[in-house]
Amino acid sequence: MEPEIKIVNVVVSTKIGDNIDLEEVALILENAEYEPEQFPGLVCRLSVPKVALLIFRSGKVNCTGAKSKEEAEIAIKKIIKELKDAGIEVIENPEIKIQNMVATADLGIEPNLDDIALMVEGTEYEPEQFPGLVYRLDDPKVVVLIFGSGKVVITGLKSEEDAKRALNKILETIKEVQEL
Amino acid sequence: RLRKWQRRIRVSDAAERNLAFALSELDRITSKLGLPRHVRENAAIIYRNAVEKGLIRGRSIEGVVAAAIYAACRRCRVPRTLDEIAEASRVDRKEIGRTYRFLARELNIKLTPTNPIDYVPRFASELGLPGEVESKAIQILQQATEKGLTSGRGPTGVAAAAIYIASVLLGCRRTQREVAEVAGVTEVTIRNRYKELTEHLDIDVTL
DNA sequence: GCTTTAAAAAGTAATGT
DNA sequence: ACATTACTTTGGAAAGC
Repeated sequence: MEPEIKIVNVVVSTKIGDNIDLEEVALILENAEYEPEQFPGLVCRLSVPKVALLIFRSGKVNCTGAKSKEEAEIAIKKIIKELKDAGIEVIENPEIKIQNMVATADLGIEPNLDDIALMVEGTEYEPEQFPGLVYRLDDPKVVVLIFGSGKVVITGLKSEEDAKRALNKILETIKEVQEL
Repeated sequence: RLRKWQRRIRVSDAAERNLAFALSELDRITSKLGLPRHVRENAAIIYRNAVEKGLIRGRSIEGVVAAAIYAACRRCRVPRTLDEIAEASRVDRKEIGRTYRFLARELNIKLTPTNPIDYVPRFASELGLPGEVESKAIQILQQATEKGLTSGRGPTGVAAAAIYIASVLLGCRRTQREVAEVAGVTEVTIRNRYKELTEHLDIDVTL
């Protein structure tokens, strides 16, 4: 059995309009925060699905916190409808692009982080600063955080398939390290 | 011609001024931390290498100096924590850590994670503990390392717990508060590591 | 580089009972 | 001595400083 991979966060971007008046949007959407002095984007939190949306004057939108691309799509459709109902010009079916995904998994073994750091290129292990070992893979181009418990976090993902490939690579290199 | 000549003088002037500033900062911080001469010289070499490779661009001189000192301390096995160096310099720990990683990568400085044992002599002497306690603490840490009890934990916390245990075992007890103070960790951390070490290494600490 | 958003891992920290 | 909350690390986009 392969380790179970759980997607815990999906970051997506899209464009829902042009020259959006964020002051106006802030009044339309209830859980909206807009403080241009602090950040140029408007922050909107939804409870279902539980995500946070960043809306910019350019009409570009980021959605974070979703567990899948579909969930992010539902969230974006929701705010599009609300803005449309309020009379704001919006793009109805915008193209949605996955920018990043975060996944967790359990290797099922307790790796020796010191040995991995010593023998594997592209690793950083500074327990004084963080308990996990940072491993940057070239293909797929992702970053894996490996912990002494065997739990791992994979980020920088563009697809679930990459998570599987990354996990298999990690398991392979750890086995090699254990043998040497 | 003359312009080019003048520009060269200006550039070398600036470079000299920067180097002089960097070295004076290096002196100031290393003496503030009470670091031995060989560590200071090692840090100076690291800094010069960084300058030669043009690694200072986009970074503050002080940040690179602080990171060079941090790296030199570890390489010479007389580690200082990022917090200690951040306090002695006027650079925050985040930037020192980031710059250190950058220097390590670009200058091919390969350092293994700080060994908790390297902190023992300094912490023990600051606590006025005898050599026997130091040896006992080191022995505990060696066993702990073999059993993987140091992996992922902060080196200072594990070292502090080992010293605390050793001091109790050899009858020159220091309180958790005293040990926590010199190690720069909280008593909660010492307690957590203490539990782990005594349980997994079958150490009887009866008070 | 920074600012803001979300989420996980494990360790450490600050506060509170 | 506990618990709770919060911060460390990683990735990416957005617009502006």
